[in-house]
Amino acid sequence: MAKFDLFQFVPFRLNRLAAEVSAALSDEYQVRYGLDIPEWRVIATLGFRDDACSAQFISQCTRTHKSTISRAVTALLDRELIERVENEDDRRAFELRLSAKGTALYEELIPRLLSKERDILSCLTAQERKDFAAALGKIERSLDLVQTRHGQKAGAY
Amino acid sequence: MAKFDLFQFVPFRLNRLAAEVSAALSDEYQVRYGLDIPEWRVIATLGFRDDACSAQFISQCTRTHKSTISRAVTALLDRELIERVENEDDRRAFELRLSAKGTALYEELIPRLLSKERDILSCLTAQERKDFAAALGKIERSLDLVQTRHGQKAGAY
DNA sequence: TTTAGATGGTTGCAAATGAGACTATCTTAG
DNA sequence: CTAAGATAGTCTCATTTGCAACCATCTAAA
Repeated sequence: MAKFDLFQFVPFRLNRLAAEVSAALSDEYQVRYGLDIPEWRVIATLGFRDDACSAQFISQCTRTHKSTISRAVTALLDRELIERVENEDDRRAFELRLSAKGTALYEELIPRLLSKERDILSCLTAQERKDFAAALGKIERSLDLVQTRHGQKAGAY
Repeated sequence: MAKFDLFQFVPFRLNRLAAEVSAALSDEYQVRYGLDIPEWRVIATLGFRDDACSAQFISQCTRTHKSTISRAVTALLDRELIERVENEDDRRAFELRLSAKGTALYEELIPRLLSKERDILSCLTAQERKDFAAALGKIERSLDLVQTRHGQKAGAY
Protein backbone atom coordinates (compact mmCIF):
# COMPACT_ATOMS: atom_id res chain seq x y z
CA MET A 1 0.00 0.00 0.00
CA ALA A 2 1.15 3.50 -0.72
CA LYS A 3 2.50 5.08 2.42
CA PHE A 4 -0.05 7.42 3.90
CA ASP A 5 1.20 10.60 5.51
CA LEU A 6 -1.31 12.23 7.81
CA PHE A 7 0.65 15.45 7.74
CA GLN A 8 0.40 15.65 3.98
CA PHE A 9 -3.30 14.87 4.02
CA VAL A 10 -5.11 18.05 3.02
CA PRO A 11 -8.35 17.50 4.96
CA PHE A 12 -6.39 17.02 8.16
CA ARG A 13 -4.22 20.03 7.45
CA LEU A 14 -7.23 22.20 6.77
CA ASN A 15 -8.85 21.21 10.04
CA ARG A 16 -5.75 21.84 12.05
CA LEU A 17 -4.99 25.11 10.31
CA ALA A 18 -8.55 26.39 10.66
CA ALA A 19 -8.53 25.59 14.37
CA GLU A 20 -5.22 27.32 14.86
CA VAL A 21 -6.17 30.41 12.89
CA SER A 22 -9.46 30.66 14.79
CA ALA A 23 -7.58 30.47 18.04
CA ALA A 24 -5.26 33.23 16.90
CA LEU A 25 -8.23 35.48 16.09
CA SER A 26 -10.27 34.70 19.15
CA ASP A 27 -8.16 37.00 21.27
CA GLU A 28 -9.74 39.84 19.36
CA TYR A 29 -13.41 38.99 19.37
CA GLN A 30 -13.62 36.71 22.40
CA VAL A 31 -11.27 38.16 24.94
CA ARG A 32 -11.67 41.77 23.94
CA TYR A 33 -15.34 41.93 23.04
CA GLY A 34 -16.85 38.83 24.66
CA LEU A 35 -18.18 37.42 21.42
CA ASP A 36 -18.12 33.71 20.70
CA ILE A 37 -17.70 32.42 17.18
CA PRO A 38 -21.39 32.22 16.23
CA GLU A 39 -21.97 35.71 17.63
CA TRP A 40 -19.06 37.06 15.65
CA ARG A 41 -20.48 35.45 12.52
CA VAL A 42 -23.81 37.15 13.03
CA ILE A 43 -22.13 40.51 13.57
CA ALA A 44 -19.89 40.01 10.58
CA THR A 45 -22.75 39.05 8.27
CA LEU A 46 -24.94 41.94 9.36
CA GLY A 47 -22.09 44.41 9.16
CA PHE A 48 -21.13 43.17 5.75
CA ARG A 49 -24.58 43.62 4.29
CA ASP A 50 -26.14 46.99 3.77
CA ASP A 51 -29.71 45.82 4.18
CA ALA A 52 -31.22 43.77 6.97
CA CYS A 53 -31.37 40.04 6.70
CA SER A 54 -32.96 37.03 8.35
CA ALA A 55 -31.47 34.52 10.74
CA GLN A 56 -32.00 31.91 8.06
CA PHE A 57 -29.83 33.87 5.68
CA ILE A 58 -27.03 34.15 8.22
CA SER A 59 -27.28 30.47 8.91
CA GLN A 60 -27.00 29.57 5.25
CA CYS A 61 -24.19 31.82 4.26
CA THR A 62 -22.02 31.09 7.28
CA ARG A 63 -22.88 27.38 7.16
CA THR A 64 -23.81 27.45 10.83
CA HIS A 65 -26.73 25.49 12.22
CA LYS A 66 -29.88 27.56 12.62
CA SER A 67 -30.21 26.72 16.31
CA THR A 68 -26.70 28.02 16.89
CA ILE A 69 -27.55 31.22 15.05
CA SER A 70 -30.78 31.53 16.99
CA ARG A 71 -28.92 31.41 20.28
CA ALA A 72 -26.33 33.89 19.07
CA VAL A 73 -29.08 36.27 17.94
CA THR A 74 -30.76 36.05 21.35
CA ALA A 75 -27.50 36.84 23.11
CA LEU A 76 -26.78 39.79 20.82
CA LEU A 77 -30.30 41.15 21.30
CA ASP A 78 -29.79 40.97 25.06
CA ARG A 79 -26.58 42.94 24.70
CA GLU A 80 -28.37 45.37 22.36
CA LEU A 81 -25.75 44.89 19.68
CA ILE A 82 -28.38 44.04 17.08
CA GLU A 83 -32.01 44.93 16.47
CA ARG A 84 -34.87 42.77 15.30
CA VAL A 85 -37.97 44.02 13.55
CA GLU A 86 -40.92 42.11 12.22
CA ASN A 87 -40.99 41.39 8.56
CA GLU A 88 -44.14 42.77 6.92
CA ASP A 89 -44.10 40.20 4.15
CA ASP A 90 -43.52 37.13 6.29
CA ARG A 91 -44.43 37.16 9.92
CA ARG A 92 -42.40 34.01 10.64
CA ALA A 93 -39.18 35.81 9.81
CA PHE A 94 -37.51 38.81 11.38
CA GLU A 95 -35.27 41.44 9.90
CA LEU A 96 -31.98 41.71 11.73
CA ARG A 97 -29.58 44.60 11.61
CA LEU A 98 -26.75 46.01 13.69
CA SER A 99 -27.69 48.59 16.32
CA ALA A 100 -25.62 51.75 16.64
CA LYS A 101 -23.72 50.05 19.43
CA GLY A 102 -23.23 46.97 17.27
CA THR A 103 -22.02 49.06 14.36
CA ALA A 104 -19.51 50.78 16.61
CA LEU A 105 -18.22 47.44 17.82
CA TYR A 106 -18.07 46.16 14.26
CA GLU A 107 -16.06 49.10 13.04
CA GLU A 108 -13.66 48.81 15.91
CA LEU A 109 -13.23 45.07 15.52
CA ILE A 110 -12.84 44.72 11.77
CA PRO A 111 -9.48 46.49 11.44
CA ARG A 112 -8.09 44.35 14.24
CA LEU A 113 -9.18 41.16 12.53
CA LEU A 114 -7.91 42.25 9.15
CA SER A 115 -4.60 43.05 10.76
CA LYS A 116 -4.45 39.55 12.27
CA GLU A 117 -5.28 38.06 8.91
CA ARG A 118 -2.47 40.05 7.34
CA ASP A 119 -0.08 38.77 10.00
CA ILE A 120 -1.07 35.20 9.33
CA LEU A 121 -0.70 35.55 5.58
CA SER A 122 2.44 37.63 5.75
CA CYS A 123 4.52 34.50 5.27
CA LEU A 124 3.28 34.38 1.67
CA THR A 125 4.29 36.71 -1.14
CA ALA A 126 1.60 38.85 -2.73
CA GLN A 127 1.41 36.46 -5.65
CA GLU A 128 1.23 33.43 -3.38
CA ARG A 129 -1.58 35.02 -1.41
CA LYS A 130 -3.47 35.65 -4.60
CA ASP A 131 -2.95 32.10 -5.80
CA PHE A 132 -3.90 30.71 -2.42
CA ALA A 133 -7.14 32.68 -2.36
CA ALA A 134 -7.88 31.58 -5.90
CA ALA A 135 -7.33 27.95 -4.98
CA LEU A 136 -9.62 28.30 -1.98
CA GLY A 137 -12.21 29.78 -4.31
CA LYS A 138 -11.96 26.90 -6.72
CA ILE A 139 -12.35 24.32 -3.98
CA GLU A 140 -15.25 26.24 -2.46
CA ARG A 141 -17.01 26.38 -5.79
CA SER A 142 -16.45 22.72 -6.46
CA LEU A 143 -17.95 21.95 -3.05
CA ASP A 144 -20.81 24.34 -3.82
CA LEU A 145 -19.88 26.52 -0.87
CA VAL A 146 -20.05 29.86 -2.56
CA GLN A 147 -22.76 32.40 -1.85
CA THR A 148 -23.55 35.35 -4.03
CA ARG A 149 -23.95 38.82 -2.64
CA HIS A 150 -27.66 38.22 -2.49
CA GLY A 151 -27.51 35.14 -0.41
CA GLN A 152 -28.40 32.46 -2.88
CA LYS A 153 -26.00 29.66 -3.47
CA ALA A 154 -24.41 30.11 -6.84
CA GLY A 155 -25.47 26.62 -7.75
CA ALA A 156 -29.09 27.55 -7.23
CA TYR A 157 -29.19 29.64 -10.39
CA MET B 1 -13.77 52.22 6.72
CA ALA B 2 -12.63 49.75 4.11
CA LYS B 3 -15.48 47.46 3.21
CA PHE B 4 -15.09 44.15 4.95
CA ASP B 5 -16.14 41.06 3.04
CA LEU B 6 -16.70 38.04 5.23
CA PHE B 7 -16.54 35.78 2.22
CA GLN B 8 -13.09 37.02 1.32
CA PHE B 9 -11.85 36.68 4.89
CA VAL B 10 -9.41 33.81 4.93
CA PRO B 11 -9.96 32.65 8.53
CA PHE B 12 -13.67 32.35 7.90
CA ARG B 13 -13.11 30.57 4.61
CA LEU B 14 -10.70 28.11 6.20
CA ASN B 15 -13.19 27.26 8.91
CA ARG B 16 -16.03 26.76 6.50
CA LEU B 17 -13.92 24.77 4.07
CA ALA B 18 -12.45 22.55 6.78
CA ALA B 19 -15.93 21.79 8.10
CA GLU B 20 -17.21 20.97 4.66
CA VAL B 21 -14.26 18.77 3.73
CA SER B 22 -14.54 16.93 7.04
CA ALA B 23 -18.20 16.31 6.38
CA ALA B 24 -17.38 14.95 2.94
CA LEU B 25 -14.88 12.51 4.43
CA SER B 26 -16.94 11.44 7.40
CA ASP B 27 -19.02 9.13 5.24
CA GLU B 28 -15.97 6.98 4.96
CA TYR B 29 -14.73 6.73 8.51
CA GLN B 30 -17.90 7.49 10.45
CA VAL B 31 -20.69 5.84 8.52
CA ARG B 32 -18.68 2.96 7.15
CA TYR B 33 -16.37 2.18 10.06
CA GLY B 34 -18.02 3.84 13.04
CA LEU B 35 -15.02 5.98 13.89
CA ASP B 36 -15.42 9.53 15.12
CA ILE B 37 -12.85 12.19 14.29
CA PRO B 38 -10.59 11.73 17.32
CA GLU B 39 -10.64 7.96 16.82
CA TRP B 40 -9.73 8.37 13.18
CA ARG B 41 -6.86 10.62 14.19
CA VAL B 42 -5.50 8.00 16.56
CA ILE B 43 -5.75 5.30 13.91
CA ALA B 44 -4.16 7.55 11.31
CA THR B 45 -1.25 8.51 13.53
CA LEU B 46 -0.56 4.94 14.61
CA GLY B 47 -0.86 3.64 11.06
CA PHE B 48 1.41 6.35 9.78
CA ARG B 49 4.19 5.56 12.19
CA ASP B 50 6.19 2.40 12.07
CA ASP B 51 6.94 2.29 15.76
CA ALA B 52 4.57 2.57 18.68
CA CYS B 53 3.86 5.92 20.24
CA SER B 54 2.25 7.46 23.27
CA ALA B 55 -1.13 9.14 23.66
CA GLN B 56 0.74 12.33 24.40
CA PHE B 57 2.48 12.15 21.07
CA ILE B 58 -0.79 11.67 19.22
CA SER B 59 -2.29 14.56 21.10
CA GLN B 60 0.57 16.87 20.18
CA CYS B 61 0.89 16.06 16.56
CA THR B 62 -2.82 16.10 15.81
CA ARG B 63 -3.36 19.15 18.03
CA THR B 64 -6.18 17.39 19.83
CA HIS B 65 -6.75 17.76 23.57
CA LYS B 66 -5.26 14.94 25.63
CA SER B 67 -8.59 14.12 27.26
CA THR B 68 -10.16 13.72 23.83
CA ILE B 69 -7.34 11.39 22.78
CA SER B 70 -7.67 9.47 26.03
CA ARG B 71 -11.34 8.80 25.33
CA ALA B 72 -10.63 7.78 21.76
CA VAL B 73 -7.91 5.40 22.91
CA THR B 74 -10.27 3.80 25.43
CA ALA B 75 -12.91 3.29 22.74
CA LEU B 76 -10.41 1.81 20.30
CA LEU B 77 -9.03 -0.54 22.95
CA ASP B 78 -12.59 -1.72 23.64
CA ARG B 79 -13.04 -2.43 19.95
CA GLU B 80 -9.63 -4.12 19.87
CA LEU B 81 -8.46 -1.94 17.03
CA ILE B 82 -5.36 -0.88 18.95
CA GLU B 83 -3.12 -2.42 21.58
CA ARG B 84 -1.54 -0.84 24.61
CA VAL B 85 1.58 -2.08 26.34
CA GLU B 86 3.44 -0.69 29.30
CA ASN B 87 6.47 1.36 28.59
CA GLU B 88 9.54 -0.08 30.33
CA ASP B 89 11.27 3.26 30.52
CA ASP B 90 8.37 5.30 31.81
CA ARG B 91 5.55 3.66 33.66
CA ARG B 92 3.30 6.69 33.34
CA ALA B 93 3.17 6.27 29.59
CA PHE B 94 1.91 3.45 27.38
CA GLU B 95 3.00 2.35 23.97
CA LEU B 96 0.16 2.29 21.51
CA ARG B 97 0.05 0.45 18.21
CA LEU B 98 -2.52 -0.84 15.77
CA SER B 99 -3.74 -4.39 16.30
CA ALA B 100 -4.01 -6.74 13.32
CA LYS B 101 -7.67 -5.81 13.12
CA GLY B 102 -6.81 -2.13 13.30
CA THR B 103 -4.18 -2.48 10.62
CA ALA B 104 -6.70 -4.19 8.36
CA LEU B 105 -9.18 -1.38 8.90
CA TYR B 106 -6.48 1.19 8.29
CA GLU B 107 -5.41 -0.38 5.03
CA GLU B 108 -8.97 -0.59 3.84
CA LEU B 109 -9.80 2.97 4.85
CA ILE B 110 -6.77 4.86 3.60
CA PRO B 111 -7.34 4.33 -0.13
CA ARG B 112 -10.93 5.49 0.28
CA LEU B 113 -9.85 8.67 2.02
CA LEU B 114 -7.11 9.38 -0.46
CA SER B 115 -9.63 8.95 -3.22
CA LYS B 116 -11.95 11.46 -1.56
CA GLU B 117 -9.07 13.86 -1.17
CA ARG B 118 -8.29 13.48 -4.86
CA ASP B 119 -11.92 14.21 -5.71
CA ILE B 120 -11.91 17.35 -3.62
CA LEU B 121 -8.67 18.62 -5.12
CA SER B 122 -9.50 17.57 -8.66
CA CYS B 123 -10.76 21.09 -9.37
CA LEU B 124 -7.15 22.26 -9.24
CA THR B 125 -4.46 21.60 -11.81
CA ALA B 126 -1.42 19.62 -10.73
CA GLN B 127 0.58 22.81 -10.44
CA GLU B 128 -2.17 24.53 -8.46
CA ARG B 129 -2.34 21.60 -6.08
CA LYS B 130 1.38 21.78 -5.56
CA ASP B 131 1.27 25.52 -4.94
CA PHE B 132 -1.70 25.15 -2.63
CA ALA B 133 0.08 22.51 -0.55
CA ALA B 134 3.18 24.69 -0.45
CA ALA B 135 1.17 27.67 0.76
CA LEU B 136 -0.45 25.55 3.46
CA GLY B 137 3.01 24.46 4.49
CA LYS B 138 4.26 28.01 4.75
CA ILE B 139 1.32 29.09 6.87
CA GLU B 140 1.67 26.03 9.06
CA ARG B 141 5.31 26.73 9.63
CA SER B 142 4.71 30.36 10.40
CA LEU B 143 2.09 29.30 12.96
CA ASP B 144 4.56 26.75 14.31
CA LEU B 145 2.20 23.92 13.45
CA VAL B 146 4.66 21.61 11.82
CA GLN B 147 5.81 18.40 13.41
CA THR B 148 8.80 16.41 12.32
CA ARG B 149 8.66 12.71 11.74
CA HIS B 150 9.86 12.22 15.28
CA GLY B 151 7.15 14.18 16.91
CA GLN B 152 8.95 17.28 18.02
CA LYS B 153 7.76 20.61 16.86
CA ALA B 154 10.19 21.93 14.30
CA GLY B 155 10.44 25.10 16.32
CA ALA B 156 11.74 23.16 19.29
CA TYR B 157 15.10 22.56 17.64
C1' DT C 1 -61.71 27.53 0.94
C1' DT C 2 -59.31 23.69 2.83
C1' DT C 3 -55.53 21.02 3.45
C1' DA C 4 -50.80 19.25 2.88
C1' DG C 5 -46.42 20.38 2.83
C1' DA C 6 -42.63 23.76 3.17
C1' DT C 7 -40.21 27.23 5.84
C1' DG C 8 -38.47 30.61 9.81
C1' DG C 9 -37.36 30.36 14.24
C1' DT C 10 -37.08 28.44 19.20
C1' DT C 11 -36.21 25.08 22.51
C1' DG C 12 -35.16 20.58 25.03
C1' DC C 13 -32.09 17.04 24.92
C1' DA C 14 -28.01 14.43 24.12
C1' DA C 15 -23.44 13.93 22.35
C1' DA C 16 -18.88 15.90 21.97
C1' DT C 17 -15.20 18.46 23.76
C1' DG C 18 -12.06 21.44 26.46
C1' DA C 19 -10.57 22.90 31.07
C1' DG C 20 -8.58 21.57 34.87
C1' DA C 21 -8.18 18.68 39.07
C1' DC C 22 -6.09 14.51 40.35
C1' DT C 23 -2.97 10.26 40.70
C1' DA C 24 1.11 8.16 39.60
C1' DT C 25 5.56 8.52 38.02
C1' DC C 26 9.73 10.72 36.46
C1' DT C 27 13.47 14.35 36.76
C1' DT C 28 16.43 17.56 38.70
C1' DA C 29 18.47 20.59 42.10
C1' DG C 30 20.22 20.83 46.49
C1' DC D 1 18.47 10.89 49.46
C1' DT D 2 14.81 14.27 49.39
C1' DA D 3 11.82 17.66 47.84
C1' DA D 4 9.87 20.39 44.14
C1' DG D 5 8.36 20.57 39.86
C1' DA D 6 7.31 18.44 35.39
C1' DT D 7 4.83 15.04 32.75
C1' DA D 8 1.45 10.91 31.16
C1' DG D 9 -2.93 9.72 31.46
C1' DT D 10 -7.78 9.58 33.50
C1' DC D 11 -11.83 11.58 35.18
C1' DT D 12 -15.39 15.01 36.40
C1' DC D 13 -17.62 19.07 35.23
C1' DA D 14 -19.28 22.85 32.41
C1' DT D 15 -19.84 24.56 27.88
C1' DT D 16 -20.87 24.15 23.18
C1' DT D 17 -23.29 22.47 19.52
C1' DG D 18 -26.03 19.58 16.48
C1' DC D 19 -30.33 17.13 16.15
C1' DA D 20 -35.01 16.98 16.05
C1' DA D 21 -39.45 18.08 17.79
C1' DC D 22 -42.29 21.83 17.89
C1' DC D 23 -45.12 26.16 16.81
C1' DA D 24 -46.44 29.66 13.75
C1' DT D 25 -46.89 31.07 9.28
C1' DC D 26 -46.68 30.81 4.38
C1' DT D 27 -47.56 28.50 -0.26
C1' DA D 28 -49.68 25.66 -3.49
C1' DA D 29 -52.88 22.56 -5.11
C1' DA D 30 -57.38 20.45 -5.12
